[in-house]
Formats: sequence, structure tokens, C-alpha cells
Amino acid sequence: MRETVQEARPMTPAGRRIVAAAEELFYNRGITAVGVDLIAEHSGVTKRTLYNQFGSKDHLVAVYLAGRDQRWRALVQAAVDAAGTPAEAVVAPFEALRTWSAANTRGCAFINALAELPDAAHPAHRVAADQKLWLLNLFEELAAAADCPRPAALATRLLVLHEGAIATQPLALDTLPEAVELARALVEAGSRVSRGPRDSQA
Amino acid sequence: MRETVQEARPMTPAGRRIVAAAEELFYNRGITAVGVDLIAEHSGVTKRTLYNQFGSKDHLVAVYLAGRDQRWRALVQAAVDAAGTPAEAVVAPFEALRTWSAANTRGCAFINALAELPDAAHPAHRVAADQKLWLLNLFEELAAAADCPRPAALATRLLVLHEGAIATQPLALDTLPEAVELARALVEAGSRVSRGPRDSQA
DNA sequence: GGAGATGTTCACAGATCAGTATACCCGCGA
DNA sequence: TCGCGGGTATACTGATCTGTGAACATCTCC
Repeated sequence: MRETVQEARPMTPAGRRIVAAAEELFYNRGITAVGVDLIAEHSGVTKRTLYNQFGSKDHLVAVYLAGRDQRWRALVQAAVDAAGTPAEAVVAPFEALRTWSAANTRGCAFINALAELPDAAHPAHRVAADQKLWLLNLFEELAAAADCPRPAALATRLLVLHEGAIATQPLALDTLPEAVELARALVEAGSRVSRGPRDSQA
Repeated sequence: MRETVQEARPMTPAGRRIVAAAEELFYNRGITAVGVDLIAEHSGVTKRTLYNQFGSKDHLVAVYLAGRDQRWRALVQAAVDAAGTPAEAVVAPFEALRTWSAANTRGCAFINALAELPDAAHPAHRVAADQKLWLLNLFEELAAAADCPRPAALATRLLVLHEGAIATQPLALDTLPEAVELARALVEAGSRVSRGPRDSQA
């Protein structure tokens, strides 16, 4: 569907090892700073194989981000599904972030990628942008489902809080708890205000 | 005092041109992606001069960030000084950000730099980290001066909002107005929103 | 017993990278 | 008049970068 990046084949074993190594290296050392030779070495694979599988470094970058996006969405979706109430579901992505942050202390891979790849034509660009738009839409849907007033505005605010919490992560200031608390307060205040007039979806 | 980066001499004309070119290129194209030859060419200067002035690319990066930080702080300070009331002073950095964002649509140069330079020993690292800590401290001082309850927690929340607004900037979602509005609400009616049932901790 | 896909080995091209060497020019102050 | 700091011009090192060419090894499936 929207997977215009990896499409077709379900990736060979060597391909998976390459992506795994690329993810570790790209995220922790930066995309431009990591060469394909290093990725090949870390994945125990020849550079030739890397190019046979992915064609170019740019495409590999896009696949790396797409895979990360997929894992992130699954984690968020699981948190949303596990939420007890609609209001809790709205802040569920923040709970997912709490888990996610424990293993990813170098900030947001997508924001970082956009910082390194200013060219809008780069295949990774759309992947990174889509990830944020997906989250924004999810916030809005969840806010609407929880009968929050002005769900679009609330979604924007939650996204800002979310991104702010990730962006300040490398500074080791432990901002996440405050962000989560504020997000919860926003949602609770909102859903408390509107109890009745709105209904429709469940 | 804290200017351990440029110190001593007030920089020669060629030096200023180099930094200006470096700023434009580093911010818009990424630090790792821009070579010193390109910077020398854009500033109409020999590479030799560049190295005579700054010694290394790493040091030039640090000077670039330090200069940017200085301009940013001046802008924020001016906005704070121009604020009519203590409460307005707390959200003044967001007004500064509004001005700043008009000319800087590639997100936060400091966050971006941290993304590209994971090595904590890099001279630019401390510059970037200090910039955020300065803002956090400023928020706290202003919050305390405005008699906001729990100024430290409020400052953290404002910093998250601030960073979130900048981080989402490259996505062209126009999140800044919502961030500013929320920040204003936190400061003006902060006690109402932030003092929920779960603020037992400090 | 092929055929095709997966992967290896190794060499190589062409560009670009950060940084250096050497020699020279010029304006300004002592 | 002399020296020196700021700057130019040009060539260079050695490393690293992305990407390719060509021949060869396995393995599975038909």
C-alpha cells in the first residue's frame, strides 16, 4: 500500500542483517557519517550484496526509516489497544514513548534524518514526514473518539509535546514525565469539559 | 567567560565571512555533508586562511554554533526586556521564536548538530547542550519572578513545548501558534492546569 | 541436471574528504 | 625601512566515499 520503499520481496536473510546493522549505525552515528563499507562489515556481508539488495545508500536509508516507522507504529497501536478508556487511549502514544525511549536515547530518528537530508527529493524524506503526519492524525482520531473539544488543535498540541519530549532526550534532562503529565492534563481537562453533546463513533 | 570557543581575538574580516558562509551551509545542508572546500569557496577565501583562522573543521563548527547561540540569546533577551508584565516575560521566548522561525525553517541548529555529532567530546557538543540549559534556566527564573507555582516543573514543560515547536518546523504543519497558545495558558492559568490530582511529587 | 536466485571475492573507478607545504603579496605600524 | 600579520595561490597527501565489473560458489526448485 503505502510501502513504496521496500515493496515486493520480503527481504533475504542478508538483507535483514544489513538493515539491522544500518539501523544501529545510522541512528547512533549519523547517516552521512556512516559509510556503506562499515555497514557491510558490521552485517558480515559484502558491499556487493548490499548494492544487489538495495541499489543505493539512499534507498537503504529509506528502508531503514520505513522499518523503524513500522516498529514504532506497532508499539503505539499496541499501547492504544491496551488503553482502558478512550481518554487513556489518547495519551497511549506517550506511554509507548516511555518504553521506546529506554532503548533510544539519541532523539527522534526521523527528525535527525530530516536534519541530515535536506533534499526533499530524497526517498527518506517522505518516510520521515509521513511518520509525523500519521501520529498527528492518530492523535486527532483518538481525541475525537474521546469526545475532546477541538480535536485537531488538541492533536497539534499533543504532537508538539511528543516531539519536544523526544527532541530534548539527548540532553538527559528527563523531560518525558513532565510532558506525559501535561498531555494527560490536557486530555482529561478536555474530555471532562465535553460530556454529552458529542457521540457518534466508539 | 563561558566563551571557550572563540576566545581572544575579535575575528578578522575573512574570519567573519567564513563563519557566515559556514552558518548558511551547515544549517541548510548539514554539517557532515558540507566540506571545508565549499565553505572556503562560498566565503571567497582560501582553504589555508580557513585553517589559519580556525585550525580545524570541528572548531569552526563550534564557533558557528556559538555565534548562532549568541544571536539567539540576544533576541530572546530583547523579547523578555520588552515584555510588559512578568507573566508576559515568561512566554517572551516564544515570541522570539516566532521571529526567529521566519528565517530558519530547518529546525533547531543545535538539535540538528547533536544528531550529526554523537561524540560528546566534540567541541560543538557543549555549545549545543548549554544553549538548551540556558533556556531552561531562563524559563525557571522568569516563572519564579512571575510567581508561578512549581517554576522548575513549569520551565521543563515550557522547554518541551519550545523544542517541540522547533522540531516540527521542517514538517510545515504550522504548530507554533498552538504551542504559543498552550504556553500562554500554562503561565496564565498554570496553577489550574498543572496542579492536577497527581502532582504529589516535586 | 540444469536454471535462477543468493551471495562471495577482489579489484577498481572517480570523486571528495580533512588537512598540510611552500612560496608569495601587501598594508601598516615602529 | 623593516618586519609581521593577514591573506592568496597552488599543489599535494593519504584516506575515505559511493558505486561498478567480472568471475565464481552454493542452494533450491523444477
